[in-house]
Amino acid sequence: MLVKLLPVESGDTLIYRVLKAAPIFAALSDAEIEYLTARTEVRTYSPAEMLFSEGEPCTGLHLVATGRVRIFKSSPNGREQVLAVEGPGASVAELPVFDGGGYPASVSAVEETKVLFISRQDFRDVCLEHPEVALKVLQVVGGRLRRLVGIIEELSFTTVRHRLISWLLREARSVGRESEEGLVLTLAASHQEIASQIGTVRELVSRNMARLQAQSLIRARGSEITILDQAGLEAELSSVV
Amino acid sequence: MLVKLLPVESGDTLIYRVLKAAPIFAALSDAEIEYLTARTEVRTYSPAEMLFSEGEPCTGLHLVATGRVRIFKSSPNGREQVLAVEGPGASVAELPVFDGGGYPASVSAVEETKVLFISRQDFRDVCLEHPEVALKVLQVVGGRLRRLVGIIEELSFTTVRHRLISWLLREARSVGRESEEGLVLTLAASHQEIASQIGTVRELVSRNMARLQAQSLIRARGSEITILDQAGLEAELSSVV
DNA sequence: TCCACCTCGTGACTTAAGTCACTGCACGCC
DNA sequence: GGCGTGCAGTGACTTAAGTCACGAGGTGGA
Repeated sequence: MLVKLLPVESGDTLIYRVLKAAPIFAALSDAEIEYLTARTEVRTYSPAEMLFSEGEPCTGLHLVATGRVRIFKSSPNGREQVLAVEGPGASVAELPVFDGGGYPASVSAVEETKVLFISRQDFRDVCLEHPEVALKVLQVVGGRLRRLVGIIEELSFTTVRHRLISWLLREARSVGRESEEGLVLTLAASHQEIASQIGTVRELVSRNMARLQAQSLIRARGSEITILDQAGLEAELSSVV
Repeated sequence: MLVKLLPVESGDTLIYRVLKAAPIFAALSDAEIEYLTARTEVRTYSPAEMLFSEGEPCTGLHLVATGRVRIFKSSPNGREQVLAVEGPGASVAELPVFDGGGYPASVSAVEETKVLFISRQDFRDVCLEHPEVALKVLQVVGGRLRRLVGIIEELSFTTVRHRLISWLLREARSVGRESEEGLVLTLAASHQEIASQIGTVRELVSRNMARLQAQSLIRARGSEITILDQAGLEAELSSVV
């Protein structure tokens, strides 16, 4: 991890631009952003490098500037369950800043990633002075909580096949491109990573992928996946059983 | 559901006492509590009655005064997954108040329960005027988030047996009483309810309970459960399969 | 008192999930 | 070119989870 302590100029640095654009700080004036800029640290991580591990004491707020990070829990026998993948503008670990406990999960960089770090005290001060920031944090946390509830729902009510389909559709909608055969998706994640995200193991992802292909619902050519029958897949998600 | 609109006197009503004692409003002065008291509604629910259902628009904050409520998701095929059971002093649905969305889960009363209801606008106003309240909400929400992450962890890494053991120990620690044979616990929940809390079905709770008894780890006499070998149970929780 | 209703226990079975082991392939590197 | 390494596919198997069906107690009304 690389730490850059002070920005050379504060007018147009990466820090300033990211803070300014972060939804969480929308309520702050330019002067206040400048103030925060001076007290923010940039950290650079290489792919798979850990930002922090579950249980460590929480020292401050992390804000993704560029790249992506994954938030996950890991089990003693080596399995991982991904809770979220966050990209630029997203804040990570807003909550432990307030409740004083350690980090509830671990976070690592997916790719080359730059993260802004604001100390716990600075962030709390900002929230106390600007209640709108606190409300915004609550809003962000609301979304996070909803996603966690969604994961619980999927884990306790659905099958691996169901979760894989729902993962594929979500992914296709967010990064897929149209073609005359259907949405085309280039997988950035390995089967292992998909497995961690949907709460299962590599082999089952592989098998279910093969089965979806055998049923002509998708076509997989290496890391290129074409959603051949989006309606059919969606139907399966909503059907009971 | 029974709604009582205005308290007769505000000096020592149930409402005032509950608001005053609620951790979430610890930062408010007496005058402010009085103010809120006048704008709070008491709602009374009978066992199993719904406070609201998942997806409904969120109209305000609920604060449990007496009794208990359960927060849960339900699946199309009738299964339920309990996310939390909250007793007096706890707030419910703090978050949707802020992010504008509908309720992420349903809530019903476990037993005869009185709930204070504060409108969305009133609560937001209080948070804006008293940032400490917002920080307190963040702290409460932090705890909630941790518990959700815990559920996800259990669901994706552990077996039904493991979850049942962990449920029993948690329950025993919170409401169990000592005896020379070990902690004794009187079950308030049916097997069906336990199943919903640990994410499985009635039959598996029944079977696993029987198996724990056969192994002399617990003894069940009707709704009386004795933890015979606490150490043994705990060991199983931490052992890697 | 008897019936309706709910909860529990359990046997027998089906199926989803996970494990193990091995193969083949592609890519990058010396 | 050859080799190591990581990822993907798959067969064979084990085991946990869930389903279905049924019978036994218990409780509380009518």
